[in-house]
Amino acid sequence: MPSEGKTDFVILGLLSHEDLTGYEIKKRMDTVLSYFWGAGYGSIYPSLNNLVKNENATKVETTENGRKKIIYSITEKGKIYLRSWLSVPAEKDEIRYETLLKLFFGSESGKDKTIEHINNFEDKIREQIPYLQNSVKLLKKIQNEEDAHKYYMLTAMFGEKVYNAYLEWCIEAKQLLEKASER
Amino acid sequence: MPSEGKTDFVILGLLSHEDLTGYEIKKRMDTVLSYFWGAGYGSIYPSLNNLVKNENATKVETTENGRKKIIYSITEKGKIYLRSWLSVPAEKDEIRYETLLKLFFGSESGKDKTIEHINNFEDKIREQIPYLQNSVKLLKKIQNEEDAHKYYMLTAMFGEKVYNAYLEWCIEAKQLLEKASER
DNA sequence: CTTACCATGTAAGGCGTTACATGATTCA
DNA sequence: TGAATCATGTAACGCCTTACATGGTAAG
Repeated sequence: MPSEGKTDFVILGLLSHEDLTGYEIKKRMDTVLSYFWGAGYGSIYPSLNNLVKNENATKVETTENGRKKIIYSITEKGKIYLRSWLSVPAEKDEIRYETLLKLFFGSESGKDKTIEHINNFEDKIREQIPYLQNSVKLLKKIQNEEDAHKYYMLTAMFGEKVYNAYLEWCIEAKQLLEKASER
Repeated sequence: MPSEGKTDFVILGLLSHEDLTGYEIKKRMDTVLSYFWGAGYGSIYPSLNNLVKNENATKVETTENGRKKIIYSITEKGKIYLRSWLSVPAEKDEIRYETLLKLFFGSESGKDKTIEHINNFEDKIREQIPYLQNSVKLLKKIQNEEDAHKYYMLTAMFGEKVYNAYLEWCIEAKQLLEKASER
């Protein structure tokens, strides 16, 4: 009954594909999940403990060339728990774009500042796109090797498409601002 | 110094355009801001009190045909505070799409369930699109009447473009899933 | 030798969501 | 008369973010 938070499920989802350490989970968050989810160590480690306490995961401490690791695995109970969540419709899809907020109130700060915000946004997006494109390309190739790849690809395709839409918008928005100030 | 939270700034931004009651602010959140921001009464009213306490806004209680209202206005200090935030680059643009999460782990729940999630997502998007298109159309017409309209339009264009990208992805994703299971 | 990366965690505080509570007016 | 909408708020709880704390290894 406890913990309506999604972090538990995200981690359980990752563990359903492979055993991982907390550190590796964080890396997944920052790469493959980054364009639609995120979590820091401050959420991950407590959640991992919670998962073990509730027997949704087990942990094994190992030592790999002098470096100690704690490797987590999903249990049968955890799989059932994960599937029960997966079978329920998503309740909340939300965007919190500070950039858009700052744009919305752009008349208070002026054209130049607004363009600065757009450029900022654009730079971040452009950084991500090559990574997404590579993912899609790679996953397309291997989509039939393992069922899971197909689903990863779906989300990568989402990221690619949306980020490209962002870019198009950046261009149009800047044109519009420049044109309006020409008059 | 207190309250790094963005809610204060969103409200201040809304108040920079027009005087509003808490109830009206909530409506703005649920309509024009809905595709990139959100806040409930539980955030709005406390924030409004905070704003008044810090002299970033003032309140006037009125009675309109027996119904009492509290109308909030931005102060000079509030405008400066707002502009100072507006002039700083956005730190955080984030998406939290539960739908995408459920897709990512789709191999655990199967094709049909995944398509259900996509349809769900698609329905919500389709509902919003006409509203966004109307906004863009209307704002294009009146963009020169007031400076602020131009900026509203920019964000509405963003919403329209992104939502259309979502839709395209929904179609493609479903095709891909169906095709893969045909073999 | 020092920087980057691997690796694990805790604690406090902040913020937001949810549920609860109340009451008037308008429209069908 | 009942539903929808207008209107304002509080309280608790939960979650996440941030900052802090520590230490080993690999590579240049």
